[in-house]
Amino acid sequence: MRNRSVTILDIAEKACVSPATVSRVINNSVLVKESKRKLVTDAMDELGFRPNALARGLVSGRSMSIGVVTQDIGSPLYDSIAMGVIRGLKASGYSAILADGLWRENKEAEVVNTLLDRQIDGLVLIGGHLTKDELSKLKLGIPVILVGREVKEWEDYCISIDNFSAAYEATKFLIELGHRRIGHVIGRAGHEDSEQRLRGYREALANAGIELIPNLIYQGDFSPQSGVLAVSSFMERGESFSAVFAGNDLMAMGVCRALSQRSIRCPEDVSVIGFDDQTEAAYFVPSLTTMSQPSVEMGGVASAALLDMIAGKPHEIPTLTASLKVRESTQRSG
Amino acid sequence: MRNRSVTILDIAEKACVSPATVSRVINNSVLVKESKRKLVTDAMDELGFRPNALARGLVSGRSMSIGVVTQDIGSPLYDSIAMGVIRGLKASGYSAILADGLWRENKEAEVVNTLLDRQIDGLVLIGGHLTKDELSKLKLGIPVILVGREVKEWEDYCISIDNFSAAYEATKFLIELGHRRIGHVIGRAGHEDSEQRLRGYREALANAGIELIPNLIYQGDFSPQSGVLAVSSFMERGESFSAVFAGNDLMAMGVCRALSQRSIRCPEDVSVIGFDDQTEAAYFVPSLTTMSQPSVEMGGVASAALLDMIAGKPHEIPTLTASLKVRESTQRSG
DNA sequence: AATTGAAATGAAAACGTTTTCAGTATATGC
DNA sequence: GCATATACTGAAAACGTTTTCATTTCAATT
Repeated sequence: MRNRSVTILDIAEKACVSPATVSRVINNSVLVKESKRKLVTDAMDELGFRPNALARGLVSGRSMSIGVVTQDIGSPLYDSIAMGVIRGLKASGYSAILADGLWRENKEAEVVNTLLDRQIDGLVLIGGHLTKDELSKLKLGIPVILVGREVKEWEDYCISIDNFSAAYEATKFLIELGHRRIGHVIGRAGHEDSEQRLRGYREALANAGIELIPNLIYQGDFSPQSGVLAVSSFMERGESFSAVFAGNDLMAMGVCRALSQRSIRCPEDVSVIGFDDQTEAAYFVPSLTTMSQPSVEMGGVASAALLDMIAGKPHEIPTLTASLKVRESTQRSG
Repeated sequence: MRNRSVTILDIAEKACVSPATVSRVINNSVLVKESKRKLVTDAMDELGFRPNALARGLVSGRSMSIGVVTQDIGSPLYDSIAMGVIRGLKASGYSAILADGLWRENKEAEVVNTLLDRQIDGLVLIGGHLTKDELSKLKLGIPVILVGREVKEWEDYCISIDNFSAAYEATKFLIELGHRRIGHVIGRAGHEDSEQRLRGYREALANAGIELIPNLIYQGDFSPQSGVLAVSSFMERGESFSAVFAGNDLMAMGVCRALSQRSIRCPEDVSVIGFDDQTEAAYFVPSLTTMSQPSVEMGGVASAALLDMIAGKPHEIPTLTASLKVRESTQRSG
C-alpha cells in the first residue's frame, strides 16, 4: 500500500533539471534562475512533492525539531509552559517532540537521550531534577533552556521566577492582613520550587517576628488531595490557623475544599493563598488569591531564546516576575 | 563545537567486524555469534555509541515516531488525552511529536502535513474539524486514530464516548431531580461534541415533555468566562432557571462563579452539572456533579490501537462510556 | 573425506536529501 | 572582441544507518 512517494529525483526529471537545483528551489537559494524555478515549482505542485524531513535532517545536520521534556503532562503549570513553547515555535519551521519525565530522575536522563538520538536541534527542560553534573554528562552538544529551574552557573539558560521572593511576598501579604498563624502546604518533596517557596515562607515569618509552627507545615505533592490532607493534619494536631499559603493552586483548592467540608468559611474564617494562577483559580468559589506565574509567557520566552541560540544569535532572557493576584480567598484577619 | 559523533563505522572498526554486524547487534538480530556480539556491545559501551534515529528512519522506512495533533494545548480534556497517548507509548520505542491545530481548519491540515513530512508511522488526531474527505485528501498512508470524534465509515478508528447519550443522561438526571427550567451552555460553536451534547439536552427535555426555552441556551466556547456570560445572558433575558447543564467543567465553574457573585447559591438555588470531570471538578466548592469522560484512558486506548495497527496486528477499540459523578453541585429542586 | 545445509558474516547498494566542487553560461568592463 | 568576474547549474560525494545478496564458516550428514 505504501506507494513509494515522490522524491526530489522525480521532480528533477520532470522539470529537466538536476536534483541539486530542485534542492535549491526548496531551500529558497537565490542561485536559481526564475525560469527554472518556475519549472521546478510547477513540477512539485503537480506531483504533490513534500520533502522527506528525515533525509534533510540526516544530511544537513539540522533535524528541525526540538525536544521538550516536561515532568508531568497534565499538570496545569507545566502544560501551560509547554503550550507557550510549542506556540512559540510556530512559523519557525521547528516541531516539538514532547516527552514526559514522569518525575523520575533516571527516566529523565533516558528520555533526554532518546530525544538526542532523534538529533534534536535544541532542548527545553521544563522542571526536572537533573543536576548540572548529570546534564553535563549527557553530552548534549546542543542549546538547552531550562524552564522553572535555576541551575548555578547556567543562569543564562534558565527561565524561572524568583520563587523565594514570590513566596516571601505571598506570606508577607497574609501577615499584613493581620494573620499570625499561617499554615503552609509544601509542594512535591525534593522539588526545587517547593523548597524555595518554603524558604520564602519561613523568611517572611521570621522577618515579621512570627514564630514558625512546625505543625502548620505539611508536606504535600502539588495534588489537590494533598491540600485536603494538609487541613486534616493541621486539625489533628490541634493547631488553629487563620490562613494557609499553599505551594500551588491545586493544593489551595484542596485546602478550600477541606475547609468547606468542615464548615470553616473561606475567607471569613481562614484565608487561602495559592501559587501559579492557573486558569481555574479566577473562577473558583471563592476566587483564589494567588501568586501568578506567567507560565505561557515563560514557554514563549524559552522557545524564542532557544531559536536564537540555534541560529547562533545572541539570546536574551527577560526577567519574568510573579505577581500577586488578590482575589476573594483572602481577607483581613479577625 | 559539534564534534562528529561516533557512528556505526567506528564501532565496526573497534570491534573488528563489519558495519552490518553492528547493525544486527543493535537490532537484536539472532544471526550474530555470542562472541562477536560481546565485542560489539563492549565497543558501543566504551565509545558511548547511540544510533542516529534519522538515519535509521530514512533507510528502514520506520521513523519510530507518531504524530499527535491536539486542538488546544492547555485544554484540560485534551491535555489528559494527550497524556494518555504519550504514556501509552512508553516502552514501545515510539516518540510523540505533538502539534497544536489551534482550532483552525486550514492550520490543522498544514500541521498534519508537516508531521507527515517527518515520516511519522502513525497519527493520533485529538478533536479537530477535518472531514473524512479532507482527511482522505491528505493521503496519509499511515494508521490514524481519531480521539473525541466519530467519523462516518471510520468507526473502527474513532475513540469517543457517546456525547449525545451522556448529555441526555446528564439532563435527565436534572429532570429527575425535579428541575424544569434547565439552562444549557453550549461548548465551542461548530464543535461536534458540543452539538451532540446540545442534541442530548434537547432530546431529554422533549422526552420529558418539557418545553425548550431558547433564552436558556447560550453559545459558549468551553472557557470559564463563557460560563459567566451564560448566566448574565439568562438573567438579562429575565429567564428564571433552577439548573444549568454546562458543556464542560470550565464553563460549569464559570456558571458557579457568576451565580455566587449574584448571591445565588449552588446547589440550593441552582443546580449545576458539568462535563469531563477534570481534576479540579472534585475539589471545586461545591464539588461539581459532572459527566465523567475517561480521558486518560481514551488516550491510552488510542496509542494501544495505533501501535497494533502499525505492527500490522488487528486492533480493537473497547467501548468507553461516560459516567455521571454525582457530587455537591446538584440537588433536588424545591 | 566429501557433501550438505544452516548459521554467521561482510560488501555494497540502498534511503532522499544537501552540499561541495567544478564547471558552464551570462554579463561586465575595457 | 577579449578577459574577467558573476550568476547559474550539474555530478558526485556525503549523511549514518538497514538490508540484500553473496560468501564464508562450520557442524552434521553421508
